[in-house]
Amino acid sequence: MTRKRIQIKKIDNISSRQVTFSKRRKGLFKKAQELSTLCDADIALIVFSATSKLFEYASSSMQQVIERRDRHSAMHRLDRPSIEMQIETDSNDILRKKVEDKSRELKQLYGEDLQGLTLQELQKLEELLKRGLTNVSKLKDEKVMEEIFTLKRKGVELMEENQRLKQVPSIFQVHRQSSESIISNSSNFPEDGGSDTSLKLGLVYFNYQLINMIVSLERKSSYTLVLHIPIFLLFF
Amino acid sequence: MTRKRIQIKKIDNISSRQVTFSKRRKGLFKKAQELSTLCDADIALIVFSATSKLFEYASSSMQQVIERRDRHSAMHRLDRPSIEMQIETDSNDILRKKVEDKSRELKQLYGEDLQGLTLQELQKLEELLKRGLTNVSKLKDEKVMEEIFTLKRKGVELMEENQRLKQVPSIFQVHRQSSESIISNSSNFPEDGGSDTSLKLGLVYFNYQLINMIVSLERKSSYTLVLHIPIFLLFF
DNA sequence: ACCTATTCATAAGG
DNA sequence: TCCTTATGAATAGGT
Repeated sequence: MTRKRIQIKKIDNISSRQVTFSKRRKGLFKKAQELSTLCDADIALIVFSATSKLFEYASSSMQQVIERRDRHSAMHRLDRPSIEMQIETDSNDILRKKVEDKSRELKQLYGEDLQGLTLQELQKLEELLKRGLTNVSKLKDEKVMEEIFTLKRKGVELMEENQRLKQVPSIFQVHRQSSESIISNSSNFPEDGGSDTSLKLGLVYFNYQLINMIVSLERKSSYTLVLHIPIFLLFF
Repeated sequence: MTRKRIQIKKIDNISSRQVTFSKRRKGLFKKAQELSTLCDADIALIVFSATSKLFEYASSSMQQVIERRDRHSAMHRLDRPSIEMQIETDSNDILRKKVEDKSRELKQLYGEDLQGLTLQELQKLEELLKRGLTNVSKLKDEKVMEEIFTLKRKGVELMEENQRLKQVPSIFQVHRQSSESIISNSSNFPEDGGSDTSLKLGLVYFNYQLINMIVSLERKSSYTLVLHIPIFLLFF
C-alpha cells in the first residue's frame, strides 16, 4: 500500500509479518469501531495471531453478538443443525453413546483396543494415522524452523552488538578494568573490557538456550531435526 | 477520508448512512481477509446492520473461531464461574463438554485444527501418532500374515481335494461327460472331467480372490506388503 | 517507535 | 448499487 504495492499472500519473513500484523490489526479494529459508530452497527471481531494470541473487539459485548448471531442463524437456516443445536437436542443416552464412540475411536488411534477390527478397518486406521502424522509433522517442522530462525536472528544481533561495542574508547575500558582489577587481574587481553565480557555472557546464554532447545527436540525423537540441524548450522 | 474529513459519530441521514455502511463494510471485510492471509491470522467478523441484517466473515469457520475463543478465555480465566457453567453441573452438560473435547482431540489427531497448538503440543501429538501408528501397523501386519496363511491352507486343501477326485471311477466321469457333450465336446484332454473342472474353477476362484486381496492391499499403499508378498510367494 | 512516499479507501455527487 | 474523482487515511519499507 505504500512505498511499494504488496501482494496479498502470507508474508514469509517472520518479523515483518509480525510488524504488519500489529499495524493492520490496529487499522482493522479502528475501522470496525468506526463502522459501528457511524452506522449504528453491532459488531464483533475476533483475531487470533499466528502465535495464538487473542485480540477482540465488540461494539456491545462479545457474548451478546455471538448469541445474536446464533439466533439469527437458527432463524435463517432451518436445516444444517450446528454443533450446539445438535447437542442441545440430544438426549442423555445419545450423548453417552457419542462419548463412548469417540472414546473408542481415540483409543484405537492411540493403538489400543484394536482386537475387534478387521484387516480393512485396520488399514483405514493406519491410513488415517499416516495422514494425521504427515500433517502434524509438517506444521511442527514449520514451527521448528521459525524458532530456529528467530534464535539465529537474535544471535546475529548479539554478535553485531558485540562487534560494535568492542570499539568502545579505551579510556572507558581502562576505567572498568581498574575497578575490576581486584577480582580478575590475571587477564592479559586488553580487548576483554567489562562491557565486552557481559556481552560475551549474553552470547553464551544465547548459545546455551539454543543447544538446550535442540537437545530437547532431539530427545523427543523428532526425526526431522536430523535434516534441520545441518541446515541451521549452515546459517549460523 | 475524502473530499472532506468526517467526524466519527452516528450519521443522521439514513440513506447516506446506508451508503456508508455498504462501502465501509466492504472495506472492513476486505481488510479482515487481507490480515488473515498476510499474517496467517484466524479471524472472525460479525456485523449486524442497524436494520439487523447479518454479515459475517471467518478465515476458517465461524464456529471454530468462536469455540477457540471460548477455550482461550477459559484457559486464561481459571476462575470466572459463568452462570451457565455453575448451574449446568447436570450430567447432560458434562457429557456435552466431553463430546466437544473428544471431537477436538480427534480432529487434531487427524491433523486438522492445529493452528492453536504450540511447538511442544505438536511434538506430543506427533509422538502419540507415531506410537499409535506403530501399534496399528504391527497388528495389521499380523492380520495380513494370518489371512495369507489361511488362504494358503485353503489352496492346499483344494489341491488335495482336486488330486483325490482325479482318481474317481471313469464311469462317473463318462456319465458326466455325456450329459455335457452338447456344450463342450471339443476338449481332447481325458483328465478334464466335469467334477475336476468345477474344482479347477474353485482353485481359479481362490486365486482370483487372493490376487484381488493383494492388489487391494497394494492400492492402499500398505508398505508392509512389500515385505509380505515375497514371503507369501515363498509359501504358496 | 517513528518517518514518509505511495497506495488505498472512501465522501460526495451523479 | 455503481461510477467518478479528489482527498484523507492506511501502511510498506526503512531507520
